[in-house]
Amino acid sequence: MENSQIAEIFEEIADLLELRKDNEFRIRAYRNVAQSIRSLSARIEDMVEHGESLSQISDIGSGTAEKILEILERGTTQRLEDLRKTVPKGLTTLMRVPGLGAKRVMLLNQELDVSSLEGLKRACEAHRVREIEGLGEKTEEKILRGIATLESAGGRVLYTEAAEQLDSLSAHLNKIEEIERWEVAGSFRRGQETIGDLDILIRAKDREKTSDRILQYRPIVDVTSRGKERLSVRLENGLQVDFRYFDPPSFGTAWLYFTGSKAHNIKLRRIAQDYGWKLNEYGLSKGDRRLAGETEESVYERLKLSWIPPEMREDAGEIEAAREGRIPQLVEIGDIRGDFQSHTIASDGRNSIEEMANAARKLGFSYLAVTDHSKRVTMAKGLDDKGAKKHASAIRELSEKLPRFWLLAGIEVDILKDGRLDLAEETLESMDWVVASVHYDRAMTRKAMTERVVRAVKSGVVHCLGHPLGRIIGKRDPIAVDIDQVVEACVENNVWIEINCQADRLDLPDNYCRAARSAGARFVLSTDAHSTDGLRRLPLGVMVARRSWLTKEHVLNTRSIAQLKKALRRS
DNA sequence: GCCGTTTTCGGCCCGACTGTTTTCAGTCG
Repeated sequence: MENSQIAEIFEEIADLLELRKDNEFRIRAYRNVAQSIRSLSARIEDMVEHGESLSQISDIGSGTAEKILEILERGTTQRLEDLRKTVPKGLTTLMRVPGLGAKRVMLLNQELDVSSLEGLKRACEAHRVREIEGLGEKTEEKILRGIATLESAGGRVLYTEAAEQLDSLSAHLNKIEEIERWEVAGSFRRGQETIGDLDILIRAKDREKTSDRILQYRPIVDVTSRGKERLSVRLENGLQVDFRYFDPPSFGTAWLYFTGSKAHNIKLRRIAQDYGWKLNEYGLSKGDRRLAGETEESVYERLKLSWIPPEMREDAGEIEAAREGRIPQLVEIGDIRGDFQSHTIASDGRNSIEEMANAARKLGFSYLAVTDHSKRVTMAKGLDDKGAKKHASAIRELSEKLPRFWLLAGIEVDILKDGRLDLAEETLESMDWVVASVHYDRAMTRKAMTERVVRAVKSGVVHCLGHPLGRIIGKRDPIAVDIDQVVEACVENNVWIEINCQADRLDLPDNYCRAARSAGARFVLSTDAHSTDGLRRLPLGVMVARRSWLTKEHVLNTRSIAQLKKALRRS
């Protein structure tokens, strides 16, 4: 069972308790448990298997630890089952409608006997909601909009989609003279793989005028709220954007506060409290006296912490690291010199070797690995031994003509069902760069899949394990594999682990990368480009790397050609 | 229900906005 599934169970318990008007701190404790499990870098099931104690995880006490064991064994916990019996089915779904919390859901259920999205929609359309005391016409409309949002977007969008929206929005913001400064915060700034909404901080001469000008932005379809401090809108693609106004003295604390994560903020607040101070979005203060607030750095410094890069702010040990001066020098896009997976018209790519090489050089790369598919991947016209060798020759021939640039003759070889590789050992040995990936037969037991991948890693001819989990965000679940064992095999056999930069892959994901890093793993960033455009994706991988606490040393793409040749020398 | 350099009890983040109400509850981040 995956951490996210376990987290959902605790989230549901919290929802049910809230509907029952249970103790608010107990409810919060359950939500903290869910959050804590989600941000964990290790798999809970593996931890239990390895005999590690669960109560060492923050927010998880002995009671919760017991429930987790029960969940792993039975797939559920008695606590949840008992609670479900006391609350009408479907009410937890209603709580996900924006604008509805436990109290209103309960009220709607009691007054109108509503317990499904469909039923709630009908009640709104029949104007029965406005008849309830405390609710009105506007609430009814808001609920209908909320249901529509829930049904269409379902919440989060890929990072790249948010980035596109922000690009276009920033052009609009930059034209507004009243705006003196604006910055993006939230999960976008932390580089999360999916984004729930965009948070934008604004310093402006005239807030009213600025809001008016912002609302001229054409893609805005709905204004959720508008006040002196905040303007919330929804764009036509469903993305919510929150604009918040701040003045210079508090801009730093506001940026910190709205960048989050929530868990990181709470911990900072506790530290401030320990000093007898107060930290909120308006500043760090002692009584009426202001201690810091203009910049993020000033706040961290006052709390005796070094500045923490936004990508690390998840309360995953970064605060302790900052206190001890152990914040790593994270890898940056400027450190990256090349790319380790790309495809051409030889298999399923759209451009020739030459076009890919030229595009890579234009982007400033020093090297590019051309790694077309092997024969098993028939729908991509994968290469057999003969084809692969011929392709390698063509790659090398072109490479020799290119000054100060190396085209690595490579292959993305398929890991077959039994863990053997799809091409002859001799063919693979002749390659400069071999990426091995699972594409087919994904439905296997965890044990069999682990053995399969580990066997490939141990083959002695593989340089890199490609997209290790094989997930597509929001579309395809990861393969069932013991990633700890796979990482261990990679470390022992000097196999690099890929961070695939495709926007909906980002695989290996950051939480697993962080654990793999601790286990001694080394990584490569790969665009997995199937066209010249795809080569532009490396920043996405850098984002994942930074969220995984990786430095230049951990990432092979930071090496020069000479260093790379040395690192790849076959023994 | 969790947590502890205020440690086994007594706290637990808190301010903005909306809608509905006439002083505030509910929701959100």
